[in-house]
Amino acid sequence: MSVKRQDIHNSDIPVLCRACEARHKGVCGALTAEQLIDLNKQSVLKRVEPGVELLGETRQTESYANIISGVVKLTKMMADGRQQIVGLQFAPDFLGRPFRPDSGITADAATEVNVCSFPKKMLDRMIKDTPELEHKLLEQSLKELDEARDWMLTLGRKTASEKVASFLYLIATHINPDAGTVEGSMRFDLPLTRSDIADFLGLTIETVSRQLTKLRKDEVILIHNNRHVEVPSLARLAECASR
Amino acid sequence: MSVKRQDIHNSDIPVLCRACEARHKGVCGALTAEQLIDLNKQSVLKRVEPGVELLGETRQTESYANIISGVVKLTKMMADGRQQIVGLQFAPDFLGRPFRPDSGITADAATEVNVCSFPKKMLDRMIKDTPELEHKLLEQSLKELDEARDWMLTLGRKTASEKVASFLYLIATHINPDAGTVEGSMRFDLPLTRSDIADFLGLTIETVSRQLTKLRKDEVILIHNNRHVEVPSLARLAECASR
DNA sequence: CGCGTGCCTTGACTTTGATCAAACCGCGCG
DNA sequence: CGCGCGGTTTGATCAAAGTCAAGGCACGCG
Repeated sequence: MSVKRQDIHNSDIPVLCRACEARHKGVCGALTAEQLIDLNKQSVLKRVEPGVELLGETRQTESYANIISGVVKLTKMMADGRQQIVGLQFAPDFLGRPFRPDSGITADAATEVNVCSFPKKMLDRMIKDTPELEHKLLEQSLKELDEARDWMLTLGRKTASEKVASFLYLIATHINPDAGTVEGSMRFDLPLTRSDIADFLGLTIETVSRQLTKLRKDEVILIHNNRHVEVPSLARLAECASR
Repeated sequence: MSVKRQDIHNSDIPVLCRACEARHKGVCGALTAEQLIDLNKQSVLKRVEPGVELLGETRQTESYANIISGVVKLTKMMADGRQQIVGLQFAPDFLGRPFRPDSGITADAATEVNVCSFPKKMLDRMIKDTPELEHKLLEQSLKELDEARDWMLTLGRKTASEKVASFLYLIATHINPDAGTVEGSMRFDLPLTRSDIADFLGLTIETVSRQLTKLRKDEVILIHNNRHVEVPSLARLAECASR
């Protein structure tokens, strides 16, 4: 089974696209074994360094991708440089915009990211004779729509400290599907810089920093090394996120 | 062809659900003639007064609806009463959430609204043997997703006056698909109260009011009777919306 | 080792928009 | 007609977040 490798910084992780299907419940889950094999032949595994653009203005809109690991940020930008992160995507999310060529959004790697990418045309063709695929895509978009609207409430109506707590809560509940389910303490690495967090929350880096230290002083979180976060009580954090 | 009538304030507009299909390009456009007839039999036409809840906490989540006329606001609310409008819907938008029972959103009529409503189960069944329907739903969700993300940029990164201008621009471009295409002046009635506008923009009514009078003084808009808006130059308004 | 660089924090001050309070305006009604 | 009412405007003051500026800290490199 042939799998091309086009790793951006010449890594060589031996993963088939089938892996996306096997390990996650991504969009490819709807495909038959045969279709998967076809898709695999066209698939390219990429390792992407933080900050590199995956989709959008400059890079190919000619392909879709499944996120295998890492965090991807979807960004919108105004002419004068102001920007807003309009969504975060985690494995096993699907990356790309069906039907429309582009929607003014760029997708960049926030952390190191591994994606399995394949030609847009190929999946578009498969959609036609596999309705189940379209169903998966619909579920994915509805999920993203729910998340976007949740975040609109955060952006429009929460205070700076509620925003920061909401962000931490979002990361805590998305990055480690299993590790944190215990009612006790949970840990994770921040996938975003302060500047990214500010762009996600509609704040400045200074405000983000101040609110983080406030949460630290209130013992809602602990931060080591500027990246590693410990949350003694997720419930406590959730409280801070909405009052 | 039987059509039940269940008009909330006993109006009696004689419209079939087919009308939704004939007059608009809504989700029903994907159905065959036979399916449409079946759907018509189950359809109910409703006229809804401003402020009445169409979907959400208290009313039936057991039905979907197509908007025939009017403006519907999608609202999210926090425990302490703060609320945010996370989307506006116009004819011929589809109203309802496939697959998931509910997502913490309520849909209320902003203006007087006419909808054609039908049982959730019925459409869910039709989805199974009409992939084209699912395709329409996917397109609708992607459109809503694009709009939600556009609005996130507005909420997170624009100033109060840019927000108000963005709102007026959005209404101007959505409410009158034809009337305003001339490069000259265009008019419309505000479908939202100041309080709604504030909830849509993440502001207070006072700030909305002040920014509206500012836009009036700058001759970007004219307002008569507190509702009727005149925009001499849409391009000028668009400028105000992003700087 | 010392230095430069990038990222983060902290402090002093300013600005934007929120809050509080009063007045206004159109409208329906006794 | 006067009155009350909801929605809106306007003004005075306040607070939250932004801006500007300095300093800290970790890390890599000569």
